[in-house]
Amino acid sequence: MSKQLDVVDDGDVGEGLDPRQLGAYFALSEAASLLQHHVEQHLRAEGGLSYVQFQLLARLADADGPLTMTQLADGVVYSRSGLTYQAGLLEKAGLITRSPSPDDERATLVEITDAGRELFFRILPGHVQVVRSMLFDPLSEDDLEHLGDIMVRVRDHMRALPPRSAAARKGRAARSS
Amino acid sequence: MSKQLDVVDDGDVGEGLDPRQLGAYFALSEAASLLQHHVEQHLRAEGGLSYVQFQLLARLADADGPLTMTQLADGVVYSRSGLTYQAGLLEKAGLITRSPSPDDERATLVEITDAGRELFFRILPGHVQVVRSMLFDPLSEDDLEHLGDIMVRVRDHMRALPPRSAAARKGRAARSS
DNA sequence: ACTCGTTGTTTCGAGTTCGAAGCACAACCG
DNA sequence: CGGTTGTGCTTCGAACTCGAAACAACGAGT
Repeated sequence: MSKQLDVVDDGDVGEGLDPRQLGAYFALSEAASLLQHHVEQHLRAEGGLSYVQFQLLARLADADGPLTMTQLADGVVYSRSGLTYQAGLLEKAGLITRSPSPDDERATLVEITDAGRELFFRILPGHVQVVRSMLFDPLSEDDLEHLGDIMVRVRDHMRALPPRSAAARKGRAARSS
Repeated sequence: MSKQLDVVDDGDVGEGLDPRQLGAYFALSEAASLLQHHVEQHLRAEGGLSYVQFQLLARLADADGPLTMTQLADGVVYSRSGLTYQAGLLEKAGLITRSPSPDDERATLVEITDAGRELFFRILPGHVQVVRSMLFDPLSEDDLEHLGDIMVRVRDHMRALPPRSAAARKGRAARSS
């Protein structure tokens, strides 16, 4: 899988990825994809939840109180409308509640129900087991240390870099005050 | 993001993920997700391709001759029907051709066209640039070494573990009708 | 208080994914 | 040979995602 992809031989750009970078990139992509796919299968079979729904429940279970839609969406989904859809499903299933915020009439506060919490903690062990057996099984203590360190740095770098997709709502260029 | 998720206190299983594992898991997930999302945005803007389509072209450009649908799908998409759909789009765009195999009447051979190759190599540098700036920028030589080594091991482990989704077609409930 | 730009959320349409069912050919076995 | 099983691909329907546009409420400036 790397005959000509590793070298950009135009002599002009010279910006190709060297074979080690290529290998790391492909391996990372595929591993993440495999992991996600298997986790998804498991969650669906175990609790009838999609990965996204599970993540949302996790956030809500971990939070002290209710969260707004925007807070909840952050990092899980890349569009607000996607969250609206999923929240609708979760609400219909009785796992969360949505209610208008008293402070801000626009905001919707989302809170996990007892049923939601119960479901979440029921399937959590299995989820953890899947992650452990797929991801951490072949790793040593040292590997784990390195991986965590590296991925945290990469993630923070990525978070910082770009205006997330929700950048500008208008095509307006802001002017300095 | 880790108040009770890191400990499963049932006392029975005792199989929770410790905080470092949790951190590595979350960071990996989010980083992969961010990377994929940005790559996708770039590819769409640059060449009107989805990530999947780009991967398919990459495989075909890297291969010597034509590939069957099954060979092509492997590792890119988790369902055959998904590939049929994308191959249809790519064919309609004139980037690939599909033709029946002479050896096996059932098989469809997929081959990249000159236009497809040209498009691929036109957007490749930009793609590489995105990956470089998002993923490899914050990494040292040492990090790269570790990451590549770790991810390759993890990926191979994951590949080996389970019967991929295309497992058993059987469903021995062969019934009349 | 009024206006105008901003922000939080939802609605809508288009595109993409998967799994199950179906079709046609291949391969194996008596 | 003829039948049964297996394989490669496609069709179909359901579910999910995103982005653009719509809406309503907030808030700053006047």
